[in-house]
Amino acid sequence: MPELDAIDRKILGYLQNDSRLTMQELADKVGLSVSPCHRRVKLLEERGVISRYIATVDQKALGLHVSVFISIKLARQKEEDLNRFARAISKWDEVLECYLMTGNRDYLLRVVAADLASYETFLKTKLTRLDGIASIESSFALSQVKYSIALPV
Amino acid sequence: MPELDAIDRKILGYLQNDSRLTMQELADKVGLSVSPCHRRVKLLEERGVISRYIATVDQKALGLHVSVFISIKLARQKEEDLNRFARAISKWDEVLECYLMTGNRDYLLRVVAADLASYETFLKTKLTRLDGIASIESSFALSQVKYSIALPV
DNA sequence: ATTCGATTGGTAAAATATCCCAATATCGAC
DNA sequence: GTCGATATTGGGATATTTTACCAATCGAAT
Repeated sequence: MPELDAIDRKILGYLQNDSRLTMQELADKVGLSVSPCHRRVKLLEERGVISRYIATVDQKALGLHVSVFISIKLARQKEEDLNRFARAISKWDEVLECYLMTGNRDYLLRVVAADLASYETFLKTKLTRLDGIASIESSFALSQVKYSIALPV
Repeated sequence: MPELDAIDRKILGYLQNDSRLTMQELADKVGLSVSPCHRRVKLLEERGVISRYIATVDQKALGLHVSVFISIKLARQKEEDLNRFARAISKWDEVLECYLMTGNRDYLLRVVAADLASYETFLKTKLTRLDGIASIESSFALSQVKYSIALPV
């Protein structure tokens, strides 16, 4: 796995903020001509450094006014239990993020919903129906102060 | 603000997962021809429903092995204090997400770093130097079970 | 200096986005 | 139902952009 040089990191920095830049614009920004810039981008894609290209959608425009962080403890923490939980979580579109945590909770989830009623539906029909959950604690977000997908390069 | 119909939502669903689909491919998937599909996409962009197009980068490939959730309480919660905190946070690339929360903490942050040492540097040179912070509590993520940018449509 | 390997830059062809206009569908009023 | 007005669709021409090829350049080791 070859290292990322300064130009690669510049490319990643720009594409993380706007993937619709043309190769010409990107090349200008990083100080290359189109050809080598293009090859570098393709290489970054092939190596999996760039994993995908996506559109980001405004949460409010979709009417998703509720963001919730959920702390979860499992009854048991054997690998099999963790895997079963991970598989279930992964299927649900409402769950945007899930982390296995250190400390006194096992998982931290970020979930979005249209309103409190639909969040309650998510809890009742999905999350609380999972086996092996010892406790669930919801914390609500009043507002999103910052949300970025761009990793520091 | 016109409502999003079923086709709009389909478009958003596909573009949230792969914005490199050609108009032809996208049009086929949603059951339109290229022209109306293209116009709908442009409209979604103009209305701000689609906010941006970005490349997602592999966190491991960048050597960012540490993900931390930080709970923060401020000494005071006047609007001015909140704004000052928000402004500071927004400048720092290490902070990917920040939410104003209900309950007994004020903010929840998600921060990434290369390793524990650089996380410590972030804490010492940035976060703890802010005025008006009453308490900071870090929880570390052992692994990312799910991470999605795609909102449910 | 010279050679080898890797990276670069220009160019041309292919793929794609974008715009215009006619045709079609949708909705409300009668 | 029928008509008319409005919004939406589809096809085709044009402009942009991506992509592949090849010669030129750069860098390092000898």
